[in-house]
Amino acid sequence: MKEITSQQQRVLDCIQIYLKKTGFPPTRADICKELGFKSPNSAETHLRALEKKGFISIESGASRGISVNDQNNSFGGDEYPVIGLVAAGSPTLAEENIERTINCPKSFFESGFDYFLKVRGLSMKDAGIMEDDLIAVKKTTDVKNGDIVIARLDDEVTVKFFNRKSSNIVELEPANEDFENIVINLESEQLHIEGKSVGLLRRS
Amino acid sequence: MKEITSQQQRVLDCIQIYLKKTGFPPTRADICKELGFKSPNSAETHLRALEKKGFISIESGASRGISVNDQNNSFGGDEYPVIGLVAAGSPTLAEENIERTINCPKSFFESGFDYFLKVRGLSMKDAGIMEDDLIAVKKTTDVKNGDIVIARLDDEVTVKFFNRKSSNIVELEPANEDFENIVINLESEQLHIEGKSVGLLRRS
DNA sequence: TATTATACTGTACATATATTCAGTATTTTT
DNA sequence: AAAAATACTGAATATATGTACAGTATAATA
Repeated sequence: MKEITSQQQRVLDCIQIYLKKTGFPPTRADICKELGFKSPNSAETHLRALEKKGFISIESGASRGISVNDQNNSFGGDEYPVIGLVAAGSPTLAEENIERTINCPKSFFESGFDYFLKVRGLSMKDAGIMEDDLIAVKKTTDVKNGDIVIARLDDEVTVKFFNRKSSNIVELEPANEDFENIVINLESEQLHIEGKSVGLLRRS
Repeated sequence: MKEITSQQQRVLDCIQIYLKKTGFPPTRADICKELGFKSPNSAETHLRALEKKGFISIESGASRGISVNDQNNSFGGDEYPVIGLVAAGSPTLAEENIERTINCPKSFFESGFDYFLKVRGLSMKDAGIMEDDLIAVKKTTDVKNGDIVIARLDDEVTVKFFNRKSSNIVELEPANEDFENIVINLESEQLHIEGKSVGLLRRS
């Protein structure tokens, strides 16, 4: 993504504000009116520059055929799947069972995320994660000690604090006195990190 | 809002899907193409019916000038304020200090909500409410026993479980052993219910 | 029973709109 | 120093698009 000029930023802002106000994109003339340009070609050239730099897309020939590209679009959202999790049992992420989807802005959780995981059980209650909460999960294997990770051990999916003790030993720590740490020797057992928690959503 | 017919629902769905896919509303011809109509007037009459029933708005003369009215728009969002709360101290909702805003779909929390409240302290930790969590607050005085309420006592704002003991006695109960119940005699003390929690958002 | 709403096809047309071409001027990059 | 990008005005035009008019038919309502 190339650098945006201040005038191009004004045009981009104008498009987003117009979209939010009316529900549909502006015409070249609308942009001129908003920003004080006297020729529709002023808007046109700015639009083409914004398109070239990747900030917007323009559908050729279509009136008002402007769309703001996702990464620049603080408005608008996407459908994210909600995946169920049973604390101890068969369902794994492999047989991803999408209960439903939730419409949510892309940038809702800081580093982006891939899906919601519905929590079963209270093993993380002292971390403020309760039954039926939805954890925003980012798919990654890049996890640090202290991260809340979604891990798969055999066919069981679990949410725990991640703690690497040594190159071969990983501990998965619950946030509840009633549960025990899970110690995994990577030489003898398989541990698959599905991702990590980047947020939480509760609807009561 | 009058009843919608199945064909009109198809047209409304078509508009929303088109909007999501392209970022701008469809033309009459686009709707015809999607739904198999052979005359643009088929789309036109459906649009006018949807407008009359309040599901959409149409900007006269403007191409693609269709906007889906908010209450029917599961997509799109709004800016909601985030208000800071100090567990014990001066800031009240009266001097509403908006830290920032969050863009979030209107229907994100079931019964609708008015603002986010940033939590200070751990008095509700056993209810899964941690420091810096954002509580989705719906402004209402209609609260039941067991609801998590945002209450104002003198100049202090607090988040607690609501429990009406008798017509004059209300208890505000924390979810943390280290905190004590707050017993309020409505005859001698003033209790103002700002609203209740309808959800929670955590970004980590 | 008459009227209104729904649900279409098909044609026509004024205008809303994208887009091209011709200029001018300043700034930035090569 | 030349070329390219930025930042405009102004006019012209093909076409994309809303919208009105003329029909046909069925179901719901008064």
